[in-house]
Amino acid sequence: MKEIKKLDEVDIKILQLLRENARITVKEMSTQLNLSTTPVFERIKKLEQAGIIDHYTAVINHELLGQKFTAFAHISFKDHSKELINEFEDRILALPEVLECHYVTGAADFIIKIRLRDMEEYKEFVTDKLFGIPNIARIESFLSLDVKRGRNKKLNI
Amino acid sequence: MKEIKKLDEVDIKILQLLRENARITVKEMSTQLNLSTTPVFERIKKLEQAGIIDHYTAVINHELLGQKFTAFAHISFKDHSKELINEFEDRILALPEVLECHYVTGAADFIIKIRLRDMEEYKEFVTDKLFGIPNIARIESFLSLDVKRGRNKKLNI
DNA sequence: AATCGAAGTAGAATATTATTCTTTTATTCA
DNA sequence: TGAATAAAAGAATAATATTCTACTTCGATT
Repeated sequence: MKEIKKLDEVDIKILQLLRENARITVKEMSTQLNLSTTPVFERIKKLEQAGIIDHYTAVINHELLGQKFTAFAHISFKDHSKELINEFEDRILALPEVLECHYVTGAADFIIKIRLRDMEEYKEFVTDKLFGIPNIARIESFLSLDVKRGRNKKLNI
Repeated sequence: MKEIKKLDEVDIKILQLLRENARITVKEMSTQLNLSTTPVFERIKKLEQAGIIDHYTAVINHELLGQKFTAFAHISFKDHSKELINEFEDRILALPEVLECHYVTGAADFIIKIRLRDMEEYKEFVTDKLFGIPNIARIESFLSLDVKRGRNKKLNI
C-alpha cells in the first residue's frame, strides 16, 4: 500500500467504469476517457496499490440459485464483556449464511445480514445456530421482501 | 438469458474463483481446474448468459476515501398505500447516500443502508432528506461502528 | 454389445489486449 | 524564465482471449 494522493476526475471516472464492469478493457476505458492506454493502465495500478480498489469480484445472482431470502437479525446481549462479544463475532462469521456482521449503536448490539433459501432455513438458523450461541438475550428479525440498490452511477466521494 | 442447468463442481469452482478475483485470467483458472482454456471460457460465457454471473465489479475502499460511516435506518410509515410506498422508494433510491433499500416484515416498513462521511452528514441526511419525504412516521437509526464480512470462501449454494 | 448423438474437451491458429519502453508534451515551482 | 517533475503519446513486445476443428467420453437405444 502506497500513500494516497487526491483523486482527480479521471481517477473517479476510472473507478466508476470499473465499478460498472470490472472486466472492461483498458483500451475501452482509454477510448471513453480520450486518453491512450498507458495513463489509464498506470492509474489503475496506482489505485490498486493504494488500496482504493480493494479487489474485483463477480456478483452472483443468488436468487437464480435458489437463495431468495435475505434477512436482518438484531441481536442484543445479556452481558457486554469484550470476551463474549469477540466470541460472538467469531462464531457468527464462521456461519456460511452470514454476509455481514455490524456492531452498532442503538436499540441492538449487532445487526447481522444473512442469506438463505427459505423460511424453513431461517427458522432453523435462528433456533439452532443463533440461540446456540451463549449470551444472546434477544433476537429481532426483519425479513427482506424486496431489495433495491441505490441507482447512482456516480461515485459518491 | 438462457435457461439454467444444474451447476456441477467445475461451475461452482469457477464462480468461487471469479468471486475472489473477477480479473483472474481464463488461463490461470484453467490451470487451477486442470482443464484447457476452452471449456473454462465456454462455461464462463454460459454462466454470464444464464444470468448466474450478474456482473463484475470493483470493490472500492470507501474508508480510504473518507467515508467511514455506515448506518441503517428503519423507517415506518403513517399510511401504507401503494402509491406512497412507490414514491418513497423512488425518492430514496435517488439519494446518493443510499446503498440498499429493503422492504421488510417486522417492526418497520423499510430498512435502508446508507454510507456517509461523518455524524454531521448523517444528521443532515435524516433531518433534511429523510424527513423531507412525506408520510414517514418514525425513523430509528443504527450506526455501524464496525463491520465484518462473513469469511466463507466457499459459495453457499 | 454396437451404434448414435450430445456434451465436453484438447490443441492449434488468430485476434485482441495488456504491459513495457522510449520519446514527447504539460505542469509546477523556485 | 527555466529547470525539474509528472503525465501522456506512440510504438514494440508479451500475454491473453477467442475461435475453430477434431478427438474423447458417456449414456441411451436398439
